[in-house]
Amino acid sequence: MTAAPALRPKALETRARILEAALDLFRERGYEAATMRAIAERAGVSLGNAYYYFRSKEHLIQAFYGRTHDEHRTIVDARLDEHKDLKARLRWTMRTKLETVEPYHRFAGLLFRSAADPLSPLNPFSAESQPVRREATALLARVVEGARGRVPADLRAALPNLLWLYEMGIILFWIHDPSPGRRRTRQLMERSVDLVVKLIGLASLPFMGPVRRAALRLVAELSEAA
Amino acid sequence: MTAAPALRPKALETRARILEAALDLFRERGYEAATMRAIAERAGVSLGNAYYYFRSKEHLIQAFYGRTHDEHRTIVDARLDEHKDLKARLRWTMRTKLETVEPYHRFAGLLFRSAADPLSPLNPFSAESQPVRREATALLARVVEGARGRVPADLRAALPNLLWLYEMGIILFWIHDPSPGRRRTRQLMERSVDLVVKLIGLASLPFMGPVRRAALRLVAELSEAA
DNA sequence: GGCCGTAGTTGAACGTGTTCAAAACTGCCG
DNA sequence: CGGCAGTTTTGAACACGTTCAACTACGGCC
Repeated sequence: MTAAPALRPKALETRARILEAALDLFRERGYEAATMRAIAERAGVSLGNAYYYFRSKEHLIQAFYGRTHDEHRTIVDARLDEHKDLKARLRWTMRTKLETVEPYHRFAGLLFRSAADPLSPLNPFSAESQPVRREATALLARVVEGARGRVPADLRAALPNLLWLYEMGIILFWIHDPSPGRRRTRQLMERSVDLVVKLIGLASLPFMGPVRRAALRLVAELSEAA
Repeated sequence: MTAAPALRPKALETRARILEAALDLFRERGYEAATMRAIAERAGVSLGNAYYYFRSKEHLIQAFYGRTHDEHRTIVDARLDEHKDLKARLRWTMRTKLETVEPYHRFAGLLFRSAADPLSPLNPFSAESQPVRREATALLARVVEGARGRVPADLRAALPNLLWLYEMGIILFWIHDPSPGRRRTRQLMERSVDLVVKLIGLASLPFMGPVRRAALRLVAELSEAA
């Protein structure tokens, strides 16, 4: 992922030290203030060395994506099956997601600054993001699979990707949210989970077939293009 | 808009020269290659002087937003009322939008790089973007107003904002679209306009009242927060 | 006309992300 | 042990966006 052709143990440790220093500084000072020079210094390493392990500052952040996702997955899986219907499962997933990323809110705004840049590795649709994206949709697939209630097969198949987009949307709001403790985001999340589940119910009605298929075809094209 | 307390004629001309040079360079070389130094040089002006008129490179781009919007509005208005139903009006609007921005595709990717950055003036939700955003939704309001067919009042009122979000989505896709002449975007646009109008029809059905209101309330909160 | 304050303009300087040629280190083969 | 090919590390250098103290040119007032 980071062009790593079998690093020696010592190199691995250096790499880890740099990543750790970066995450610390991101958390403490935000994205801009965490300069590559500061990161290198805290890691006890030269500037150029940081670039030996991470092609750019943004690649360093790619590692952050992976880190928080892993953390999230662990927490979700631990108690996912205590929740039976889709609404409860989705709510549990989204709630823990917000808790997982919360410590990084200060720097997340600038972290995600490149989210819309097609050339940036940070773009959620970019090749570099693919592994994390795959895992995230896999998690959402599990959320859907285990839920009771019947959903048409075509919609069910597309749901992980759709829910991932929904998750991205919530995160986008979270980034912008200036309210204390991100109260508004949590509120928005609770209500929108409700609505999303309601819409899934609606789209599952028999006479919705044609519109649903048209919508799904469009979505399929979209994700194929990315 | 650009903190301009009554510029003298000569100053106005300098400002215009800088903006013109910037737009030229953006078109010719893309965003990154159009350095502030190059812009200043082409405008026959010192580097510092460019910053006297535009607080930052991104503010320079804000002017681009305004420029293309004005152009778009003129084209749309010229023939908007030849189209009677909502689908035709919306399609006409979106089609001309894509044509208007097409010359800038090369640099648009990096132009919109900060679209997701809450602190950037380029963020469509930012205070700096408000004037353009207002005008854009006003245009979409005209698109909706003049259309025949009945749409519930609550939905009708929210439609300009919703359609603006839809437009942003299409633009986002356009930015990423590597297909020749942005063929895929045009295709996506045609189909999604269809779907959007269908969905508006669906949401207008009597028994959709509760869900529609829940959805609109959510959207209202969203835009209030921004 | 001469002066003064403001509008307009300059370019050197700063800190940033990033690159690169060269140095230092490491493990291995003779 | 001696050298050699890799891997790892270094820090100077580059171009960029941005800032700022200093300079110049203009327009109104006495």
